[in-house]
Amino acid sequence: MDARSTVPEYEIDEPSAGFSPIVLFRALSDELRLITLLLIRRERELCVCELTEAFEVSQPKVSRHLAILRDTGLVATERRGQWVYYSINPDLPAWVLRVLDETAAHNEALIQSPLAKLGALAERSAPRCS
Amino acid sequence: MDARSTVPEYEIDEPSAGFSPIVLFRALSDELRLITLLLIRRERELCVCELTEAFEVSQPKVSRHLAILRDTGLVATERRGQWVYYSINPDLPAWVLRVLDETAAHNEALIQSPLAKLGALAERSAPRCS
DNA sequence: ATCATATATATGGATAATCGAATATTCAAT
DNA sequence: ATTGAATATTCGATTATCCATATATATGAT
Repeated sequence: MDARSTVPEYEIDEPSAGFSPIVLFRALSDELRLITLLLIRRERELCVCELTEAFEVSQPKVSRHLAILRDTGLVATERRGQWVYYSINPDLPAWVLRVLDETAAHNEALIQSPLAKLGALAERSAPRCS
Repeated sequence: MDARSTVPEYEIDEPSAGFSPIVLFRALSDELRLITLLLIRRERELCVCELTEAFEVSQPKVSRHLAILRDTGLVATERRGQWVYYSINPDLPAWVLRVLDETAAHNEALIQSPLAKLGALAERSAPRCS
C-alpha cells in the first residue's frame, strides 16, 4: 500500500532541494497566496505592510500566507530595518519559474486590483506604508 | 473587504470557460490527482480499472478524484461499453497545457511506479482490467 | 529603558477536503 | 428479467485548512 502518501504541511525537507509539485500546487491553491506571489513577482519585492495595504486584509493574514510561501521555498526574505522584504526565491527551479510565467501571463486580471492599490511605485525606495 | 473570495469546491461555472488558476492548482494539489492526470496525459487515455490497478487503491477513491478532475475541466470522459475512458480535455487552455508539460517533464519520477504497474501497453485495444 | 511601528506566532473555532465502507447506477450478456 | 462487472455516489468520521483575535518579537527612535 502506498496510501501513506501524506503530503507534508508546507514544510520542505531541504531549503531548495527537490521541489515537489504537490507542495508547489498546494501553495498556489489559495487565492491570496497566488495573488501575493504574482504581485511579488511583478514588483520584484514587496514588504508586508505594502501587501497588507494592497489587499486590505489583516496583517497577520498576510504574514501567515507569506510564511507558507517562504516555507515552500517560493519566496526569499530580506530584512532591511524594520521592514521585511519578500522576493521570488532566486534558486527556484526553472520549470517552476515557467509555471509562474504562464500563470502570470494568462491571468493578469488577478493582480489588477491590488496592483492599482499599490500605485505606480516602481521607483520607490522606501515602503509606502501608512 | 474582499474576504468573500471563497474558492468554490471543484465546481466550475461554465464547462470550459475561464480557467481559474486557483481551481486548477487546487485540483493539482492532491498527489493522487496529480499523478492520475500525468498518467492519463502520458497514456493518452485510461479507464478507471486501469488506474485502480496502477495505484493499488480502492476503486471509489480513484473514481472520486477523477470526478474532481472532470468537474475542474481537466479531463474529458468517454464511455465505451462498460468502461469509461478518461483523457486530457482537448479544450484545455494552452497555458494550462504548458503548465502540465513543465510539470510532467521535470517530475517523471512521479508516475514511474504506477506506469510500471500498468505495463508496456501502448498498443492495447482493450483495458487490462483483472 | 520606553515607546511606536513592523512583523511573526499562538489559540480556538469554523469550514472544507479526504477517506473507508457501504450502496447505487450503468452496461453487457445470458 | 437476472446476473456480474465497471463505475459512481452517499455516508459518517477524521483530518487539514483557514480565519479572527490576541499576543509576542524585533527594530528604530527618543
